[in-house]
Amino acid sequence: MTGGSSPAVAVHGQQSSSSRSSSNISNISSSTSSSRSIVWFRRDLRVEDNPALAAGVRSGDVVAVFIWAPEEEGPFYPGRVSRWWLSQSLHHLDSSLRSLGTPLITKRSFDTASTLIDIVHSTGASNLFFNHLYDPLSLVRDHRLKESLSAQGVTVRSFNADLLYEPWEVNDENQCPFTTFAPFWNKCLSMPYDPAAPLLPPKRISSGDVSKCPSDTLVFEDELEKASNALLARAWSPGWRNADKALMAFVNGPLIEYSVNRKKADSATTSLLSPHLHFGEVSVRKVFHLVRMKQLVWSNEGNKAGEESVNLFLKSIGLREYSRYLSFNHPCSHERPLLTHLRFFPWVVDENYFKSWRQGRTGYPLVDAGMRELWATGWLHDRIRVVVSSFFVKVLQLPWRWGMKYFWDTLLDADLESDALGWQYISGTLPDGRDFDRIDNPQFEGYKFDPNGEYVRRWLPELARLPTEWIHHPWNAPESVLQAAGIELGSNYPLPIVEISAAKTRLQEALAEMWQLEAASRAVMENGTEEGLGDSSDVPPIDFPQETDMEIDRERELPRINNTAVRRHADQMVPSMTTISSLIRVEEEVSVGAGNVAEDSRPEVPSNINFEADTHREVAQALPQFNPDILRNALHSTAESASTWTERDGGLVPVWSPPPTSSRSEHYPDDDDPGIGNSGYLQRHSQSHQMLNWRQLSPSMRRSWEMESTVQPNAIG
DNA sequence: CCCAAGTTCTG
DNA sequence: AGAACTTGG
Repeated sequence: MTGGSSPAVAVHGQQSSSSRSSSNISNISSSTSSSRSIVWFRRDLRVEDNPALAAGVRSGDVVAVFIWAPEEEGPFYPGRVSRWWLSQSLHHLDSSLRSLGTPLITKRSFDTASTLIDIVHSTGASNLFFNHLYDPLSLVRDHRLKESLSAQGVTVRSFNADLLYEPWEVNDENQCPFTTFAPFWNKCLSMPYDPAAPLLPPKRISSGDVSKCPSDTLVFEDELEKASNALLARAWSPGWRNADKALMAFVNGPLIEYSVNRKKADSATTSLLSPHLHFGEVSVRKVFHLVRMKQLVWSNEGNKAGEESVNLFLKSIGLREYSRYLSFNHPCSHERPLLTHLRFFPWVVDENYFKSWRQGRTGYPLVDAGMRELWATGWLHDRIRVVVSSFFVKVLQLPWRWGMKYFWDTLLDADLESDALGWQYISGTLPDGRDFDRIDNPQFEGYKFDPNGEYVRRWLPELARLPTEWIHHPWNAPESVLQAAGIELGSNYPLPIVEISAAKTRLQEALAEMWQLEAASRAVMENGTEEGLGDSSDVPPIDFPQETDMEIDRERELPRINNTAVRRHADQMVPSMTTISSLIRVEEEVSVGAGNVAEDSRPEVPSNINFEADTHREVAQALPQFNPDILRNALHSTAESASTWTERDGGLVPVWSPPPTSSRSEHYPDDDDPGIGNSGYLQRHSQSHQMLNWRQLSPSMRRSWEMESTVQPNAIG
């Protein structure tokens, strides 16, 4: 790869006109008129407004490819429902592509890069086109891929298909990335140029020669999962045409009422577009332009509510944009609090709490109803997501990454960037997140979002006969009322596992402890003692910032790559975090209790609901293995009951192991067993996906990390 | 016109 | 929880 064409070009202070051309295809017309291109589909499963596909069609013959290499996702192996969606969507895409002239070639792989190279060779292609992704893994993988394929003489181009604006296009007046949402979104809405107009689907695709490049049959579900998945098809229709229908239905229907309806937990007044958007079945730019046109119309009609509805809906699109923006600028945001002092928060490490939450047996009806709905359907209204996750973090004080992982495994629209943003927001680990010491009371939220208790009754049949007056706080109901409703608290419906008032006290204590640890760590930092402090030395010391300072990611300290070069086409920009942060993960939390999950993860799904009880297998596969012994060893409080374990998360050693073949694994994840399912990936990427404890690092490594993570750029904020 | 109480919103 | 905003006396 020659110096001049580095694909990773930092563009800062560099402008709109060139950025703009990057997101449409006008700059590609100079490509030779009949070369053969691989169009690599990922989470852009559509033929409409797909810049990579359009580029391929323009430059000649097209080989359309999808590669299934889930092991590369490490702990974020897609959950069952998410895999179901993907399989449906791929079928849909394949038939669309076929009708245009070429099939979708599907490949099973354990190494995307080498599979792509094989495909290039077997098809004689000279170009590779794909659309950008912004999760940490893809940023690094795609960057490397670009380098290695370019070195082999393949022309690699990548495009923006997922965002209104690329992350590097949206900066504040000092050309620095925003650190809060509101100004970010205002800027997006007032950019000097509009998001690119959507491209039409190609009329016809000239197929490359795929005779030497047969498809693999991809398996996304096993027999047991099939039964559960069959029910999903009743409620959802994956695929880009269906996505388009859903969009139209929403825009011409519920959108206008969005601002008034959004409060109700129950109503189907949301767009239901998120899974479609996650897989790129519909283009956000199309959504944006369409919705904006509606707004113009309503605005002219003086329909204030309609106008406001569009603003609110667009804001949720904006949050999705922001999640990518955040992930791009802070590639660790899916696993580390962005507000550094929160790393010292003493999370409650209690698997029983976690289990009660998963099963919808916390004793708070709104929370429990939400968790049962999530399990049964893979779906939750955004409001309820906030309720259950806020309960998780603030009342149970479990580490948010556990909750995020569970969402990842169970949500139909599981999306790493969006979910990381959501959990960080709820956890108060963002500069503009909720106040950390704010505890929402599920009882009051219940009457707010579900005033008549219908939602609760639907998902908690055991409470169905309880009058509305008590539906959100059965623990206060008179015995006679409970009896009449057939409820025996503590037996067929639990008492609250944690009282709100107790949670408040505990939260205050935990916060005090957090500040103490933080201060101690700072002191250690200052006098250079390394080992004095036990656990708190596990967390990178920080130069204590103002409340709103974000974590300083490594890329800010490292020299920018090639600041001066002009970015060509739409080269994928890669934050320069690849070296250190992917080598080392300072882990705050242990992995979720998969052994536990595997054994007994199934909440009792209400029997009047038409969803079959699920099997635990997919959860077991999706979750990283966590051996409780490791946890116990790491904690000193063995004598106490599980529910009183609290320990700074940094003191625990998180280790991910390959998915088990059996549902139960006694196997210590950090020994050298290469394991089964994940072995390919873990072996090849041992540095980037081995989870290391801070203590395990060599002192010199540690020092360099500490130095880097404490440098304060003044540019932020 | 003011004040208090109530309501809504917060990414 | 707290600010900002609305409502009604």
